[in-house]
Order: sequence, then structure tokens, then C-alpha cells
Amino acid sequence: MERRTVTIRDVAEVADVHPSTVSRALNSRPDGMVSAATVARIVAVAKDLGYQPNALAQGLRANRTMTVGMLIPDLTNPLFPPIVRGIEDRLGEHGYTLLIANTDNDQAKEHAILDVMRRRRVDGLIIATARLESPLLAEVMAADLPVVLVNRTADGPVLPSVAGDDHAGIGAVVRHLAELGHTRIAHLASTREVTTGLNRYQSFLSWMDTVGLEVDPELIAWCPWFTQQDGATAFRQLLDAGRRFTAVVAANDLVAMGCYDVAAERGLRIPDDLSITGFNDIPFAERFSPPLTTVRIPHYQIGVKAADLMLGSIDEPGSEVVSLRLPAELVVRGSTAVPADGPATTTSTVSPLAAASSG
Amino acid sequence: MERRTVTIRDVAEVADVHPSTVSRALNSRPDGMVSAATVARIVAVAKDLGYQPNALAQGLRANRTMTVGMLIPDLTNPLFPPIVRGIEDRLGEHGYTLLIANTDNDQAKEHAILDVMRRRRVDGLIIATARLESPLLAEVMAADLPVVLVNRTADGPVLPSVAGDDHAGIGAVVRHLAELGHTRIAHLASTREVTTGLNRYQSFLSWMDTVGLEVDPELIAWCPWFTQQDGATAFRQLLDAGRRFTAVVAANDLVAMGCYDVAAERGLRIPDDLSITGFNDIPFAERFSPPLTTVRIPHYQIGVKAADLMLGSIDEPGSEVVSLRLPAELVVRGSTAVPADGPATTTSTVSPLAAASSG
DNA sequence: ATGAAAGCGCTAACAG
DNA sequence: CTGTTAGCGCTTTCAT
Repeated sequence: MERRTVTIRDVAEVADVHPSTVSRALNSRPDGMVSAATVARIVAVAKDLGYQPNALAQGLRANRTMTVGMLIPDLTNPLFPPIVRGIEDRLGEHGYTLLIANTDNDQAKEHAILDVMRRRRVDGLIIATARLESPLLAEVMAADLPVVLVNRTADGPVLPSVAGDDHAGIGAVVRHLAELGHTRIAHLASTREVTTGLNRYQSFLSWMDTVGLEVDPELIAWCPWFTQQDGATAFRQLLDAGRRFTAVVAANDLVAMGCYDVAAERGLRIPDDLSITGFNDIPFAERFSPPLTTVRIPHYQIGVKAADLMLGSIDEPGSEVVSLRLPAELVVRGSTAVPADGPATTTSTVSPLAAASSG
Repeated sequence: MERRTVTIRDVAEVADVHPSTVSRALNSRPDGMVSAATVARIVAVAKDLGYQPNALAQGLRANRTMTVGMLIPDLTNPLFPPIVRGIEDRLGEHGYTLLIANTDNDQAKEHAILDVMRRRRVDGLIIATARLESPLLAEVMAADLPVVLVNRTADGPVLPSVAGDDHAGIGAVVRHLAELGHTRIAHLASTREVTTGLNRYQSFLSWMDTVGLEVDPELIAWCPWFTQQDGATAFRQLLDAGRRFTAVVAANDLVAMGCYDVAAERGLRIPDDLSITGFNDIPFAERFSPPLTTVRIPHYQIGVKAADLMLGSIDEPGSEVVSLRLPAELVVRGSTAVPADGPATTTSTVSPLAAASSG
């Protein structure tokens, strides 16, 4: 029983009309152009026969696949699932399907995946991987596809993007630590290859200055990437360098986890001996031991907005490039406290801006 | 400068051959049937022109989209990302692309998504959502699509599936607790709507029996779903019932988290007053306070195997239905300990099987 | 309001 | 070894 998939022609035959009439009836663009009775009959037959329009044929014809590709470094990074869901939910509302691919920040994979996306004629590309030195963006722009960056921004080409407000977030963290009385604050920065890494570093410097604290260059350590492993390594280097400090601003939660590990390994108590802050507020950060003080970014909403930008970009290709920064929120938990050498006796070293921070 | 996408015909024109020759040259099925020189020329031209085969046209023609759909309840559940990656990595190796959709266990969404998948003519469907009473599986089978269940099994129809070995996992947990000297063990079961919920419940009963422990029906509480929230609610009911118990086997890690919350709220110390076990070993379970004793399931591998089954199923539709159970591993951490009323003085109540369990 | 015809880009069957 | 032809399923002119 070789059941062929039912086509528009089968419907036409049964409904006793021409295939093109079926197409019109089922799409009914603005009004109908098809008599109500015919439409009803066709719809009934279509449903009866279990007709499913072939999206490939439609796409081939219309040169529009109702498909959007997404490049992420690694779905397994807890940062991404909520973003992806936000994107998918919004795109789904508009009939679009999302094609996800993981790049592992591997240039060869990026290239290969981009190829696949082009072959599949995606209507646009949402990119969460853009490393600054990567040829990816150039390739994408050459491919002449609508692009939206998510959780990233571009330095060179002006591209629409949606990200969290890292600058404000780092500001909240720095002020929080300053308010607690910390003066010797270290920063575990992450790779300069990515705008989030670079921006947070720059923000750290700028807010330290604003708050009236000196940045000791020896208290900056760089992680090759945003991982626990790299965070641990960098933090060990920092400790081995022997400079005194009472707080660490980690580039993100994973890096902060690396600090937790090293602290345990060296017998340092958090927050008694050392305050540590993260970034992103990944799931379960409130369950860590101690619960992590971090910055909450509305990842799901970032996804939703990215999808909105993409939809807009598809509908009007020439439209203005917008970049959104969604608000960051400081979440104070158990990994930060007054420094061991006691709180500052006056708050005069803390900028008035400090008051603006809140949990 | 309206740059049309380059087609096989453009390549043919430049290479001065017929379009079909280009097709042959670029696909070169078994051997060539095209002279090496021509192939070289065509390949060069194609590359030069930046030709990208149109996957839609190919799919329409071949009636095969090199696309697999996946239905999951919620990507945001930490259980799924590794499974998805496993699937995607393996499928990608074979040129397939994965379409992911979240159903939120909503029947209407399931139906709608299935429609989309059929319209997009996916070559197969990987399903992680199969609730027992859902019409989804029936619909899928009616659609005559290759299916693989992942992290689920079906009761009625015989369908290929890949899941963790829940039975062995629960066995390891029960034996572990028994070895520690627990005799009054509660179970926070999850919904019977899903095989994982039901199976773990049944396994709990069966292993308790094997280990020589009595199951108090009053010590079984049901969670509507595998969530922290539901776990907390169920656990409160259990506590309010007033029966004595020293350990809780939670249906999964999220449910165990609900217990953690309620324990904190009621002033119960883990593991001093109460031992708690989870299931799945979600990311960061080792960082909870206390670190969670749980069962590790090789989620990524489950994904890989599911993809393998799917690829096999696509290649030979009639092939035998296989169901895989990947090994579970007990991970003993800080949430389990000897019960407050002291360890069993003898291990004679513990089955010899207990020795088989290991961390 | 509906039918006819063409073509989106590709491949496979059939010539030669 | 390569050219010709036809058609996958759909939409969209253009007729009527």
C-alpha cells in the first residue's frame, strides 16, 4: 500500500476544480477571489484528504523558506537555551522555523554551517557566536542575508544586535563591592575575541574609576574563554602572583565557578576571605555554595527581541539598524560580603552613583 | 545591483556544458560518468561563482529533505541540551539538519508542530515528549514517518527508543540508601503520564522488595510533573502526613530541588535529618548545598544513539525496532548519609546485589 | 470566479 | 561521456 503524499492536484481532482483554484482557496491572500462555497468545499476536501502543503515547493516557488538559521557556540552552555527559546517562540508565532547549529567556536565549523544555511536558503541568520576576528560576519554579509547578532555586538560593520546591558551590569557589581568596602578588586576578564569579554573588561575599568577605586593591572587576569576551567586557571595565576585583593569580579558565572573551585582548593572561604561575583545568573546560581552574587540578564527576552529584529529585517530589508540593550539587574546573594579587613569606615570613597544599585 | 542567486544553469553556461552535466559533476554518485577534466572545470566554475545548490529544489526532486524534526517539552530543562547536541552532532555528520520545537507538553502545540514538521517534509521525527495518553504517537504513526523516542519509551506501539537505564539507576539508589542503613524510604514519584515517571516508580517498588525493605504506601507522593515546584508541593504533603522516614528517592533532580527548598523551609538538615537522592545529574548538581547524590545518565550519548537509530530507520524503513538503554551510574555526594537513628548494625537486610553498586 | 500555462532549481531516465 | 526532456508541488501571471 504505497500511499503517495497528497498534493494540491489530488485535492483539485476530488473537489472538481483546477489546482490553481485550490491554491487560491487555501491561501486566500487578502479576500478570496474564490466563491465562498468553493472555498468551503476545497477546505473540506483538503482536510479530508489530510492535505499538507509542501513547504519545499512553496519555498522554491516563493524564494522564501520561512526558516531562520541560528549559530550558537554550544547549546550546552546554560546561557543559550533561554535565548533560543525566546527566539523560537517568537518566530514560531509568525510561522517561521528555527534551524540551530553549534559551532564550538570553531572556524571550520562556522564556515561549514554557514554553507548549510545558505543551501537551505534560510531567510535570515541569528548569530550568537561572533568572535571579533572571525571571518564569519564578513561571509554572512557577503551572502547578503539579514543578520541579527544576539548576546554579541559587532565592532566593525554596523549590524543589528540584542544583548544585555553589560556596562550597567558591571557597574552595579562594582558599586556593590565598593559599597561593601572593597578597595582591592580583581577582575577575571574573558577573551577579548568577543565583545562581551572586551566590554565587561572596559566597563570594569571605567566603573572602578567612576567609583574612585584604583585598578591594579596586576589584578586583571585573562581567561582564554568563558569556562570554568579557564576561570580556574586564570584565578590560580592571580593568586600565585601574590597581590592582595578582597574581591573578584568574574566575567561570567562559569568563570566564577572556576574561582569557587580554586578557593576550595586553596582553603579560601567565600565570602569571608574573598567576595566573588558572576554574570548572567545561570540556572541554579542561587543554589551554589555559597549562592552566587551575580547579574541577571533577561535572556529569554533577548531572544524574543532578536526574533523581532529578524522579522523586521526580513520584511523590510533596507530598514534602519537597531541595537538593543536589555536591562541588567544585580542579584545580591551569599558570595559577597564586607571584606575581611573590615568595612570602610566612611562611604566617602564611594561615588554617589552607588546608591542607584539595587537587588 | 540585483544579484540573483546563482543556479546550476549559470554554472553550466560559464562552463559551457549542459545543466545536467553540472549536476552530475557536482554529485558524482558512484564514479563520475563525467570526464575528469570537465568535472574539474565545473567544480572550479561553481566555486568561482559561489554556487550553492538549492536544498529545496533537491528536496522537492528527491522527496527527501535531509532534515529531521525533534519535539521536546522545553529546551530550558537542563536535561535536554546535551541530548539535543548529541543528536545534532551525529545527524550533522551525515548531512542532516535538525529542526527543534518545544511543546511545553501542550497537546495543541504538539499537534501544530507536527503539522509544521509534516509540511516541511522532515525525513523523520525524534520525540522526547511522548506522554502516554497523548494522541501524538498515533498521529505520527499515521503520518508514516520514521520515529525514534528519546528519553522515553512507548507502552503501546513498538517504537525504537533510546533512554537511560532507569531501572538499574533506581536500583543503585535504593541499594545505596539501604546500605547506609535507611529502612523507611519515601519516593517522590512523578507523573504516570510519562514512562520515565511510571518506570521509576515501578522500579522503586521492585528494588525495595529485592533489597528486603517494606514500602509504605503512605510514603509515596506523586508530582504532577518533573518540576521543582511540584516536587516541593508533593514533599510538603508527605511531611504533613506525619509518617516517619529518613530518606527520599526523588523522581529526578528538579524534584529533589523542591525537597531541598521544603527542607530548608521546615528546618530539616540534609543529610543529617534526611537523605535525598535525585536522578539525571543535571549540570551543577555537584555544587548544590549539599551536593546532590544522584544518578548520572549519559545524555549526550543518548542523543548520539537516537540519531543513529534515526539514520538507520531512514535508510531502511522496514528494519527491526530496537530500543536502547544506556547505563546509569550512581554518583554519591553529600545529600545522603547514615540515617539519624544510626546505621543498621548489620548489613544482613541488604541484598547481596547491593555490592554491585558503585560511585 | 475560475482555468491554462509557465517556471522556481534540480535530477534522473533516456537518448545519442 | 554528455545533451535532451520531463517533472517534483506549488504559485502566479494571463486569459476567459
